[in-house]
Amino acid sequence: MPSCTSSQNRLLSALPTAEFEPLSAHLELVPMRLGEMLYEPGVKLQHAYFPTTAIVSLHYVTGSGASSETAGVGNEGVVGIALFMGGDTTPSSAVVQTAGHAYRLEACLLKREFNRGGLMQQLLLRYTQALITQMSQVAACNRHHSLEQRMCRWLLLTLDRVLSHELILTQELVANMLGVRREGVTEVAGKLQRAGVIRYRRGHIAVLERAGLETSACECYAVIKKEVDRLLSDVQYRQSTSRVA
Amino acid sequence: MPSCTSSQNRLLSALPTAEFEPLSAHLELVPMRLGEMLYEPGVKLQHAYFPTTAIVSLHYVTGSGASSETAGVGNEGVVGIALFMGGDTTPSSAVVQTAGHAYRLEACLLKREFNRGGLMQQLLLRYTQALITQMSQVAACNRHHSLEQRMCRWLLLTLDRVLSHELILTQELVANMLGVRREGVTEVAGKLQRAGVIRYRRGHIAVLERAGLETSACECYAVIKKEVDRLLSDVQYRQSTSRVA
DNA sequence: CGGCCTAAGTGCGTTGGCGCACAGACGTCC
DNA sequence: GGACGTCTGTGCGCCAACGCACTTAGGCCG
Repeated sequence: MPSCTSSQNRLLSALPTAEFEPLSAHLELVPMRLGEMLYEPGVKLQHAYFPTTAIVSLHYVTGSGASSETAGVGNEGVVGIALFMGGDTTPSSAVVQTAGHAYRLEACLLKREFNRGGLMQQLLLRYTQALITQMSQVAACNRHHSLEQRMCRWLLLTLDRVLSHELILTQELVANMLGVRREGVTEVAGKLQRAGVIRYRRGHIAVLERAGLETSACECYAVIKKEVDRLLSDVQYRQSTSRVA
Repeated sequence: MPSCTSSQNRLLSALPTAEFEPLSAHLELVPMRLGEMLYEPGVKLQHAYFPTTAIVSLHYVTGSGASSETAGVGNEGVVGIALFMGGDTTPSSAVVQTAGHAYRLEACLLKREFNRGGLMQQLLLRYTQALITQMSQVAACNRHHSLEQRMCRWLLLTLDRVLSHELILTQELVANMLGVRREGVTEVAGKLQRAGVIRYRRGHIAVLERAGLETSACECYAVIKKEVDRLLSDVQYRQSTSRVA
């Protein structure tokens, strides 16, 4: 059974005690190491993951090995929507992008909970819609916005899922997420650092001036953030009237 | 009440009579004109549309006016998933890309039907997962594949949603869908025509050699198609054991 | 403290796709 | 059948991003 910490999963913490209690015994707080693969294309999912401090990246790897992120999942969501959507698997994979923890729940239990049709079902569906927004936004973004814009968007989204203003990731990792060359990331990072917006050293990126990122990012960041807030807003309301998960 | 025609909506026709009958009185077969906007960003949806012969394009328009398709919907799906997902609206818009017909259903009736939790709910969820696959695939595709590959992918997907081998659309329209210049489309189209794969004249594209498109398309076409088939396969099974909608 | 692995910086030629500006060419409609 | 509007063809110069090859530098670990 999970203990209460300051940083929790928004979906879980939105459940009223009556719905949460029966689940809690089956939630297992597991560590997630950087690079760990939660599921691979075409393989049936065994578990769903509700991140608390970890961030998971959903991405697709092309036949020629190129890859790019289609969406990220932090403590606002859940990894494994294919379980309740009915497909049990997907053509994309899920990889831990920022180490941390997540609550793990067995596949069949998530399905059962979803099919009970309670608040949990609503939450999962609303979150799924937010995820859809993110994916379609990224699709358009990849087509129309510059690397600098996309990278700022990505940093902001990641920052929102983390407590601190420092991200632990190499430029190479960022490049993989955005589906671009590592050199391109180096260039943009250098520019941002010279502008005093970020500072970095070997695998660490500190954000000094969030506003700077926001002006350099494309509209996509705001669209995605706004949509998550809108769709999960009553979630936060309920959180205060129930117990902290 | 809908009449029976040869080309129907796969989701509707998958319903057993017992589930379809109560709905049928509220399904209205409406014509869809090219360019018609079914919904705009941020506006609450009034109806869901189950295309029969029409094709609808979901796309996002950036602040600067650039646009690109994030997914297409033909008779395999439904336009308006935000209704049952709980958001009621989305940041993207839906535009008729190929004229034809669709069954229209009032928003509240779709929601009610979904919440009954019957087969319709399962179908809608499974279709939504297929849509998610399409969007995330397009996101990666936009990042890694050439215009020629993407255009062939798009033509194939469109072709699959149409009875004939002739598509009625201008190169400009194709360019808007792919989010590229019209001239780029002209160039690729010329190349394909010289290779004998397609033939076109002012707003018409005839596919002469489907296999040619398939070899020039990226893997994304196959991934999307396979996933739709997988997720809606038992749909087709049920179709034969029930009545044709 | 020194070595070594890995992250980050740099240069350079190449290229896919963009933006713009026209020149045909088809077909529809009076 | 002629005129006009729309669709298509083509030719630039331009630029972001790519691929590759290599150097510099951090920081961990023995």
